[in-house]
Amino acid sequence: MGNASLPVGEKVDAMHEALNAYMREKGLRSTNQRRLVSDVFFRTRGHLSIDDLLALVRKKDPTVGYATVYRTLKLLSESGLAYERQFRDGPTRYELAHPESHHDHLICVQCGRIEEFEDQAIEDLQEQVARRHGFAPSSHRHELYGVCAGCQKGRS
Amino acid sequence: MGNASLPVGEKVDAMHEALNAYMREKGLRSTNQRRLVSDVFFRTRGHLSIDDLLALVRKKDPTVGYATVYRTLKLLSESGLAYERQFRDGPTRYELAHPESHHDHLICVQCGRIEEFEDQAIEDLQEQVARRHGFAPSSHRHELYGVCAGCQKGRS
DNA sequence: TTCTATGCAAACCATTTGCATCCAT
DNA sequence: ATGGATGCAAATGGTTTGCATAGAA
Repeated sequence: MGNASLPVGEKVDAMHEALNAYMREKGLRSTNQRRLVSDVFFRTRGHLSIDDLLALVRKKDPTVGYATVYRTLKLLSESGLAYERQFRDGPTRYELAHPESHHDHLICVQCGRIEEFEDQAIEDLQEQVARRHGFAPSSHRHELYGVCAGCQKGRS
Repeated sequence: MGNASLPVGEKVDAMHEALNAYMREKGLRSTNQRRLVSDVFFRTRGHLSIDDLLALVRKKDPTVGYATVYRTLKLLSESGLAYERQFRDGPTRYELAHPESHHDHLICVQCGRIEEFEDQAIEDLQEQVARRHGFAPSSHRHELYGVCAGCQKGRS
């Protein structure tokens, strides 16, 4: 599975590396804020809103502004290190890119928990649907909403 | 195929009927605006934004306000006669409910064309994915983005 | 008459941008 | 010293709501 077993620290280093390469290529600058915001993002798993990430970042530097987090996440998306996700409600969320494996999401309508799933059979069928309609497919959005196991057991 | 072959006029009448029943039940009032907005909606196929529908309505009565269309579409959704759709960009769109058959969407990223698809195999697989994750599924969103046949041929 | 519906304008809220200043190069 | 980056505040854009008035029951 590629570098799936690299120690976390090395993964984070590799991501900083990739970001630096992208910024160099584009003539962008490496600033304290960009390093901090991206570092916190790289080390946090999950699907974070801008406010989520801003709160984490401000624990280390309370002077960072909302717009900087916003712009840094845009930068991470453009460079391929983050995915932007728009679920049914709430703000845009960002997750670390896993370029090796495409996945979609299950969202709990009660507690907001987000799980990921991968299903090649569905991917293949999608492809067929697109072809049947004469579409050249470029991307898709597939979200399943329901009540997660935990919420069904009563713990909300 | 149920009443799929009913003349259009009868379908529209049936929808007005259903709306009236819903309003009566909820103690809501039948107004000129509601009748006009819902009538135009019932007679127009496609995926309409509030502005789309407002423009059509104002051809018949230029005094109708945006908020009335907004609130009438909410009412139609609540009563089950319309579905609310949030595609990737742009405003919320509304389509006539077809309660007999669930469908999802293909959206052209170039011209915005929206087509519908139905695929029971995908529905079944989704169900299995949810079960595998311990979710009690309630709904989903499945959108395929790509370039439609027309745009591929060069007519944009 | 009573109380909901309408239309307008304003509030909302997440997102995006303009701009003076800061700072990496 | 240059020109991109930051933080603030303001603009944006779709959605939603408060309120005075109109109108259905």
